[in-house]
Amino acid sequence: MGRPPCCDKIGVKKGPWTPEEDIILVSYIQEHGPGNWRAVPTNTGLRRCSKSCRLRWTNYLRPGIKRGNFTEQEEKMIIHLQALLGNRWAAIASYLPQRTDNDIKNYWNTHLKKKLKKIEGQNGQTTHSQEGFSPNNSSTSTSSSHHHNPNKGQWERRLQTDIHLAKQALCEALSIDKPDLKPDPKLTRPAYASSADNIAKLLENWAIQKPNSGPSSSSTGPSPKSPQESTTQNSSTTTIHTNKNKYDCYQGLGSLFSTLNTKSNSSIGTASGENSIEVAQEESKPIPVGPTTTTEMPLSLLEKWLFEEGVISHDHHVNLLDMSLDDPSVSAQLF
DNA sequence: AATACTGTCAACCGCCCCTAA
DNA sequence: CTTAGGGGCGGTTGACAGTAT
Repeated sequence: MGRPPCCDKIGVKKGPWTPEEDIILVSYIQEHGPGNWRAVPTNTGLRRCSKSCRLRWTNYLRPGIKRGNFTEQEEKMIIHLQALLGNRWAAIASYLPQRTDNDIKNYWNTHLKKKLKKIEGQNGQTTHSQEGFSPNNSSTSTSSSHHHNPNKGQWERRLQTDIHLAKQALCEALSIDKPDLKPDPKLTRPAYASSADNIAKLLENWAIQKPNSGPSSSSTGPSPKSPQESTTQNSSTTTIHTNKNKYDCYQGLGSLFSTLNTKSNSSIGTASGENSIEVAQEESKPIPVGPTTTTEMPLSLLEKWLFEEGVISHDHHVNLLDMSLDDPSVSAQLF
């Protein structure tokens, strides 16, 4: 028979996460590593569904996440990747380190769609961007969110297609914006980006200021407004550009991280602990983390693989970042 | 100043695939 | 082989913030 039931839906809390809940979740993952989400509510006492915990972690708390302020480069990549992959945000996110699928999806829906429409209107032409376009016309959503496995058959092929297509998109996007283009270390896709300290930033000082702002009881079931209300201290602004109050309340978890770091060997999110996350990842066995982490492999690896597959020649690898689709030889390789 | 409208985004929902039992 | 839960994904919603009237 199957497994025991997931999460009893009775008494499961919904709505915005409180700082307290976040801290509980983060500290639990700190110790046990991500994964086995079903156990998280039970072991932490969080009255949250396991899915909710996973989502909160992967989309918000996970170190290495960059939020807001999409660069032009990122925009272009998203546009191109969306045109090629369709609304498969997880696949797209796997090519944008530091960005979550949810973030990209939101950004697409709120900014890029309009932008493209505008551009289309101006040019009187259709761009390659087609909403909802999916080359494979498939409703599945698993492809690039999984490790590639030579024996996986169907979706392994699809993954290859994805990578091929994404590669094209990348080349195209990169070629558009050469001046900006350096061999950006970000594009080498670290397991977690340097924004591990982003969380620390978000949480910085929260612990200190918390006593002043009575919402500490919010874990007992605040009104939907409470997360914001609880955070209206005039603390320094973070790099996050929206919902500042919301984010302010997290200032200070950096110190929590530090504390936790001394407790366990793994170290998430110490303001300077850029690589520390990887340690945490290695130590925590249930690796499957989130959409953007499970498949994160350095582009160089991807490229290697592609080269082995003969998708792209080594000659072009050298100039990958410089090549343009205007170059007939490159186009020939790609299309 | 008050109200209406619009934009943003965190979180939820429901579906699908994989896999443990 | 069958069943059902876990996890991942894309779509959608609703609350809040900002802007316009």
